[in-house]
Amino acid sequence: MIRLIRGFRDILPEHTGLWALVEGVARELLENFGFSEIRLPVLEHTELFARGIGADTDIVEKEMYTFTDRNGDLLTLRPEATAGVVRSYVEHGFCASAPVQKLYTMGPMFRRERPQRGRYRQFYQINAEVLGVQSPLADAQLLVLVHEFFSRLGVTDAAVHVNSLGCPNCRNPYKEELKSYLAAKSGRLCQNCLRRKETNPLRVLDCKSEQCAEAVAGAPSMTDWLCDACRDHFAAVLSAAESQGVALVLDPRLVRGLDYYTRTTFEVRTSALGAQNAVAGGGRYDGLVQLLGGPPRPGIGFAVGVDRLVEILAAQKGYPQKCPDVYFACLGDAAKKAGFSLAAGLARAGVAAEMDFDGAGLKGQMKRAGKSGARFVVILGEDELAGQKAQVRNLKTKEQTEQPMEGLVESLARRVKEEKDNG
RNA sequence: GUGAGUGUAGCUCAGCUGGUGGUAGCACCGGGUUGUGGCCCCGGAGGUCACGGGUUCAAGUCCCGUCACUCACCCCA
Repeated sequence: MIRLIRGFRDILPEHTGLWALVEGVARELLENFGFSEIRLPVLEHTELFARGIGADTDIVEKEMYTFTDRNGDLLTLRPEATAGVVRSYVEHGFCASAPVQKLYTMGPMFRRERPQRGRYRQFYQINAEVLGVQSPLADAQLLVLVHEFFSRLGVTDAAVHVNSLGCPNCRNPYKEELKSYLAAKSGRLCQNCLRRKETNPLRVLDCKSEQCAEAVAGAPSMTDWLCDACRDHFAAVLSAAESQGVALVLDPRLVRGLDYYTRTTFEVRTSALGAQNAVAGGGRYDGLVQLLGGPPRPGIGFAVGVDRLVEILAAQKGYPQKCPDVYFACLGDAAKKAGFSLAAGLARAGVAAEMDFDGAGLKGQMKRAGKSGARFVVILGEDELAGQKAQVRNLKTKEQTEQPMEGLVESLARRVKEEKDNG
């Protein structure tokens, strides 16, 4: 038997309904907030990610699916979407012709990490990016959008954590301050943090080890080191988002792994997922467009981890069940043909209709009809064909009536609609 | 990449200190009802006990290796 590649998975029909629901809510909301869809390739030149994400991040160092194409090009399956969106923005000249772009995209990303709960090697993200806007209202709009998205889906324990990482002007002095603080505490840091305090001191702030958390409790906070411009920006983001009822958790320990983040950074967390508690994350990346060969243009965006979100929703509410409105149980070849044509007519009329193709007995077909969750069964056999009347049975109420086959599509469509209106 | 735990029917799992694979539950198929579902009753089908080696008279059970899954670390959505 040929099996799945490790870390990859099939999303089976019983689950795709929830995926479609999540994507549908996202799409509608994003469109209403003025975003336009952009569809991008899954494969890009490796250099895009090496430059965009940062050559010495873990993603680029050891987690990318990278291979050499037949002509020698070094290609990579995208580990995240932002770099590709920005590449497209620059490549198509939007920087000059239409610098303000609000874009969204959804699809698979790839990272070669060790799989565990909520983490797969092919995973799905919904991404939204605002390019060319400096205003804190852009940051706030994304927070409002994210908040609305989760509440519309009914995720109960999602909390939006937010922080500002400042700009290079204020972050670099802060980093130095933090480094010297950490140096003084180095005796109490865990192995990882001893290494990290040099390479990526901000990361020490959100180390999960208890001793590090204690050691870092009195550490200087980035928000105290923000320059005037960054401080004003952050304050404006918070007040605009809060004016729309978005509950924010100010979290000076919130740090993001990717090099390109500046200023506003945020993450949606939930307790429902074990160690993988982030279900969405994002932030401002004012240097990225330029880093990828464009003129200086600000940007901000976020990504929702769809795999994780679906898992949370499934745990809270289960997967929605899909059932046909009408199920045809037909006995004999002539009745099969009649049922085939009626089922097709109903499907064309917008009614979910299913028929039993096989020649099982009536009992078997009724059983399958019941199992399918259909509201109505239409029974067609020799007697019905002879009289040109079908038996229509409501599986919930057990009412069964005879209906003329003439006009059956219309009458069934009407009854289905009534049933649905009555709940 | 590191650590720990699991691997028996399509799914969930029994299987004791080694001694013939479970009338186990769910799901599936058929029958009880020549043409009426869910409940009930009866029957059926389904397995290289993850794979490979070793110990033994004898291995699902013990040992080693491989692979996969799970959880966690690392990192991240």
